[in-house]
Amino acid sequence: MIVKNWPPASVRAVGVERTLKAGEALFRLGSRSAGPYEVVSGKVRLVRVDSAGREAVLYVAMAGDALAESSLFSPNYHCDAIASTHSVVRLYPKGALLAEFRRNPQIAEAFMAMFAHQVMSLRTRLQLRDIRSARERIRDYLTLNVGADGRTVLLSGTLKELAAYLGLTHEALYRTLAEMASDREINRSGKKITLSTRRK
Amino acid sequence: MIVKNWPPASVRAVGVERTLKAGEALFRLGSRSAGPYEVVSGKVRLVRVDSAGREAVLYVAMAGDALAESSLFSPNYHCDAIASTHSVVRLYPKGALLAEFRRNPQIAEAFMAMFAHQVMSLRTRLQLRDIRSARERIRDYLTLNVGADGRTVLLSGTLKELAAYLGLTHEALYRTLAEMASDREINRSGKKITLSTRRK
DNA sequence: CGGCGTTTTGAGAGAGCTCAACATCGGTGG
DNA sequence: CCACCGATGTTGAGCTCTCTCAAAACGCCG
Repeated sequence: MIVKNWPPASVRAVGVERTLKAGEALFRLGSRSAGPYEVVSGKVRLVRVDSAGREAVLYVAMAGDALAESSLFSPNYHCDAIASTHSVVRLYPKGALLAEFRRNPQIAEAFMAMFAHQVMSLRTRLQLRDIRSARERIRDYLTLNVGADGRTVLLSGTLKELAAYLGLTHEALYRTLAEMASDREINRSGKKITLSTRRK
Repeated sequence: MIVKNWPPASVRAVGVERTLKAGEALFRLGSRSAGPYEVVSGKVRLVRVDSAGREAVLYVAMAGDALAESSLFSPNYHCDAIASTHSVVRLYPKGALLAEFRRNPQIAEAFMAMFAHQVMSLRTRLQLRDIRSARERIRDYLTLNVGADGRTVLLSGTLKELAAYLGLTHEALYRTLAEMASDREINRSGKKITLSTRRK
């Protein structure tokens, strides 16, 4: 979801698919790392378990997401990966990837660019979460995502998805959008939101 | 703060320092990108401004943080960078960096590894923010940061810093830690927190 | 037409935020 | 050596805002 076209075509070929039943482990903490994966379908969670048996979630990878990218540079995995539902994953063997990088610096650069973009977008998202007020948070999100005209935002997914992205309940999002509209701060028409140019 | 030893020694040499007064812009949206920066001292914020003049913060870089990493792969900057206080920054010209990558694939790999780790740690942090309850959030943080023995966490900074990292007010953090201690869920002694092995 | 997921609005409760006071600790200078 | 100072750490009380639970309207697809 974060980044599309993850593997360039030239490396996609080396991918190896594997099927997981719900609850099945893809790898465990400490096991030798084969390389990063891509979730083709289903849902895989990365977790760490403490000595009291409590499970803390690091990340939930959905269809299209990459997972364990940094296993490229590490001899073993540093957490457990467990399929939450019946899932299909694709392994990109790290040897093949690294060899490809050395052979073709362009590919390496493209990968680095992808990581750099992910870092930026994650930092931006985190910054958003530091804003307590729902209204401010939504306002900032809109400002950050305006199109070329500087005041129109085109929503890509559903509002529920946006709510999850923003870290709000969907109810809070609906309500706040409604308020902002009735205050003339924004204008809604379908999947398009336009910010009012008049300042507060 | 996120990652130390950012530039490998061999590229640190090419850095160029610059001083900024409070409020001074380092670069503007659309201006030609020279390369990524490191904040040596002070505080620089990356912001985007909408047509109504509202400023939304993408990221706040403190001393030691890198900023505009992805300018390496982009012809121009995609936001404004403004010094919040009197600051010193160091520019790493992108031409020099990219050349170094091609000359020395090891350096390129090290950079990629650093990005990959940042992505992981940011995703983990974001996942933490999805947990509403302060107590659960703290519990997860502790579980994710236990030392080799699987049940002891050594706090690196102040509790206030931890509160900011977790997205809680420091009061909420103090109180919840106190509660957890009185419930015998954790044990505190100075900068060390030990999780109780007994499960809930 | 019938079902399922999204969107929307209502009402209530609780968790964390805010404001405030005080304790504690480390450093600094007289 | 002690008084002072600032920052961190701690606890109290009240309040707001968002979450939670609920129900209904809407839109889409078979």
